[in-house]
Amino acid sequence: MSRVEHKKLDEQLSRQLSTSGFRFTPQRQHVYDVLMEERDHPTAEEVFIRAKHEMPDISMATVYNCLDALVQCGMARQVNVDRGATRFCPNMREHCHFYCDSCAKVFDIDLPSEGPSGITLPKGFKAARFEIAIHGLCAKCAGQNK
Amino acid sequence: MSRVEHKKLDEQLSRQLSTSGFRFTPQRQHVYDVLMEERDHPTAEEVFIRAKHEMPDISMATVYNCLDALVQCGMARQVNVDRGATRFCPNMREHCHFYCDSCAKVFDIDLPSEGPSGITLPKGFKAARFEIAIHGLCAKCAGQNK
DNA sequence: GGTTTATTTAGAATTATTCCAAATCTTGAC
DNA sequence: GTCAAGATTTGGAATAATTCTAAATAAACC
Repeated sequence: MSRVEHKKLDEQLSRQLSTSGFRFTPQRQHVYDVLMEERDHPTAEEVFIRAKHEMPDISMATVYNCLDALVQCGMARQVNVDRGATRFCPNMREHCHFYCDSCAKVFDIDLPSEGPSGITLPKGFKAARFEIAIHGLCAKCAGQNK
Repeated sequence: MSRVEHKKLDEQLSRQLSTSGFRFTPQRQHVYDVLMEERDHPTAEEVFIRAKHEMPDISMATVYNCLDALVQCGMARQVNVDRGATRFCPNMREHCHFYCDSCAKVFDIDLPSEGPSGITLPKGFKAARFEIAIHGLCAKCAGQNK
């Protein structure tokens, strides 16, 4: 990522955080950077390990706090696909997740722009967002199990 | 549930279990009954508490084992909507879940028969099933927060 | 600069789930 | 029916994931 792009992201992060009543701190910035560096789906533990490289004194509690703040201010998504640890995803484009039941990897899958259609909620229910998770085998695992 | 209906369900359960290579045990039967009694979305812990009423010696490990067997043989679904404990759902009709962000209750929402359309998986990926979770406020909580 | 409030920190506590080894049950072969 | 093999159950220990706590630090505001 270029320096300019990087700065742009930081500004967006700062804006989003303060809009939701959070402060823009070095830790939150760093956790966000770490998430953006590899656009995969790390657990809080994995984020912690990666974050420590550049910021050795950061604590696990802070990582959870930062991730929560990022999720709440709309800069990251929280992904729950199985019984294991919650994963975090910095991809805010409209997309859903493919979970490989064999290797447990999570993949982003683009979604046609409109939400799921034809679903009728009970009266009074207010939907804020939706999550689609597809389970199955990724290309690699599907190939091996043949 | 009438005695006849009950027997029918047991037979179906027995069949499904053995098809997947599992044995039909009193514990599995009871855990299934407990799930069917209140068609809500209990955690393993809640299932354990309910199961103990009629079967006081059942252990937590067995409850996990039974729930896993039920999920694997297609008699229950595993529901992961948030960071909390996994929930279990005996409703095998085509449906998705509404998760109330305020009271944390889970509701079943009927789904139009066809799966999510217009999603293109990468080459080689094999989808087995999909889960849709809608987040928002249930009628009760939406009313209060007004 | 001082006050207020949010954030960070380390570690303890809690919650959720899995693992283990011994006892028990099921099943199928004889 | 009896026996061996394998699956299941059990209680408890172990692990993993997350939250809580209280003190120290940092940011925002006047």
